[in-house]
Amino acid sequence: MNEANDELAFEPHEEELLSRVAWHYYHDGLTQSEIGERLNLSRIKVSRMLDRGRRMGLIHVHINSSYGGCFALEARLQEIYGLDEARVIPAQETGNINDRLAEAASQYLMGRLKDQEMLAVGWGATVMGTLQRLARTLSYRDISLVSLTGGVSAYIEGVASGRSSQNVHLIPAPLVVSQESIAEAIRAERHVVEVMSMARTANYALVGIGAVADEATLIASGYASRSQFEIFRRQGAVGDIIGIFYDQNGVPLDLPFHKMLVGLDFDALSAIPQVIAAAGGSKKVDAILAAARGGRIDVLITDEPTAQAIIEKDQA
Amino acid sequence: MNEANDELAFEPHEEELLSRVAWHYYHDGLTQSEIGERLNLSRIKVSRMLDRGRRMGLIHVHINSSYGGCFALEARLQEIYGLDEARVIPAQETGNINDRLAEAASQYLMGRLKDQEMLAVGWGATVMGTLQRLARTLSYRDISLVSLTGGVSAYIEGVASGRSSQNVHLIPAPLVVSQESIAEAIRAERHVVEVMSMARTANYALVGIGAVADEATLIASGYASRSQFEIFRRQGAVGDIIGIFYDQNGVPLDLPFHKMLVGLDFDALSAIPQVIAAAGGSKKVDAILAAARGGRIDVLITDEPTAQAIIEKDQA
DNA sequence: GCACATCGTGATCATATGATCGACGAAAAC
DNA sequence: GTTTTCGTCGATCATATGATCACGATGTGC
Repeated sequence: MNEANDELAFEPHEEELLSRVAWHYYHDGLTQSEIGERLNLSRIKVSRMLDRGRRMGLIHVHINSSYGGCFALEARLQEIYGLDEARVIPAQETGNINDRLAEAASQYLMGRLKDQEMLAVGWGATVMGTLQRLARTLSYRDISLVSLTGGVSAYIEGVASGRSSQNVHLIPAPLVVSQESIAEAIRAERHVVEVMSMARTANYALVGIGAVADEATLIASGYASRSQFEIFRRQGAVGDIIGIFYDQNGVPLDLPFHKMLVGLDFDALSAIPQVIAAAGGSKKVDAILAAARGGRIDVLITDEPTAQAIIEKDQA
Repeated sequence: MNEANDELAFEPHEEELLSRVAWHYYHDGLTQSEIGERLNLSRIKVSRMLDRGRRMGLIHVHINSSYGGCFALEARLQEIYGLDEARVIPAQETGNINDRLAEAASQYLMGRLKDQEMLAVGWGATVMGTLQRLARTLSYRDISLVSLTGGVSAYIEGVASGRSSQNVHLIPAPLVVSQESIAEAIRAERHVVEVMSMARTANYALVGIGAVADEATLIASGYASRSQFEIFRRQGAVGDIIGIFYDQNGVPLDLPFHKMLVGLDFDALSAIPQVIAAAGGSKKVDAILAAARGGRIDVLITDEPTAQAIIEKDQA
């Protein structure tokens, strides 16, 4: 106070002045002009000092929240895999991870869906949870739903109840049938063809990512067996999206199983403007990593430990 | 004055949005309009969210402490009084000095508190302000709070609201009672004994330093009278920490008042690994000087003119 | 039912901020 | 010695920001 305000003929240490300025600016809420008057500096100089302080890392902004650490991961995921967007939710011991992912996915979609758009949906527990949370938004915004594969009717119908049915278009078939010929026949059905071509026009696709593990929903729901999974794994499968298994680079494998699926293929899926995947958990790390690598998805919604593991694994 | 009526808790996903906005603004350097476009918010709403985030302590600006503050004074204070650390904030005529000290104290503690540690807190306006700013960090890092004395419930409860109460341990009594026998009885209460012994295990103690002046918070809040203060002063008191008055060498006096306190004594306080005091203002120079001389504190957070005055006075 | 307070919202506008540019001076190169 | 180069400075101006206002939705009490 004594000499500090008087002529600063010789600079008191640069850093000291700088942090003094920063303190006044960020903690006291003074404007740059006020600081300038007080310390006999031109306003513009104060501005430059603050800029330098920020660039030099002297001024550090901390976000005091469990979300804070997630954003850095999001940025890296987006950058590494060229995603349109990544969402990472904070680690949390308690609570079902699928519920939390579904919550995040529905939030994301709510912010993104515009009136009268069309959402194509795939298969899986997280997708179901997301749709349940979205139900209101869907009818309110007059969003059409269309299925990417067979086998979704079971859970979509619950969501769609109370809505005018004309906005919900389901492929009236199971996800997988027992023979290639049957699958071909179903795919040739007029109604099936119609729904599938409608799905190609959707604005967004919402899909889950499955791990090649015994806990997979595909096994639990009887669409595949453990021994089949074992074979897939030997062939290099690390995960699946809408029933299609892919290798560690996200390239779809050539499996007989795929011929028995009723649903869109990867080319058709990729043609949808934005493919949104919600998945997490340690079992799914490889599956998500491969899908991201292969460019199978545009938006990834996952959780913090999984995101961390994906990035670490990728760099190894 | 700061009103404590700010909500401390966010709506579930409001915190995410707020954090995201803050991240884009401070880390990515996006403008508020850009953030608005990206997240489908009006520019003005983004502005308000940032404001709210700052007020509620979600966003914290940290000025790298190795340069921060007033170098020379900090170094001298540390050296003269053997402090672990001194923080001196720049002079500022306008603005409430307690708020600015509280800001500095909370910043110091944020950088220091580790997960699951325990913070013991004393009495006073600055302590209260610090706790308000720390509230988010405390719950986020799972910090336990414990009181060093009675009489803190009034303001701690505001801070602790929304947190699981098991992490906050208050001495359920006033700071001072009217008779020694009552104080003894209270100190013997099982619950009081428990809390006090817990306080002894804290990692840090955060205390204010009171001057022996008519403006003292002790007088304002009715715990002591002016005439009592006059008597204390005649006995050589220059200041108090957690209600205990000491002379110009920081040695506690033998006052009847002390026998009526409900709280830890100086020996117990000193046993806590780091005692952090935040205090400033011309009235408190003697009190702070004596506390520093007597080794009552390990960390001092004060303001520039006060630090200057302390050093000058000591050399006289 | 109505009036009323309260809150959240976006529009408007004054102010704060930072990008750009030319001027100046010091140090280095010629 | 001159010239060049570089960096710093402040003036100017476009833009970003936040204060204020007015409106509409919501809830409350009479």
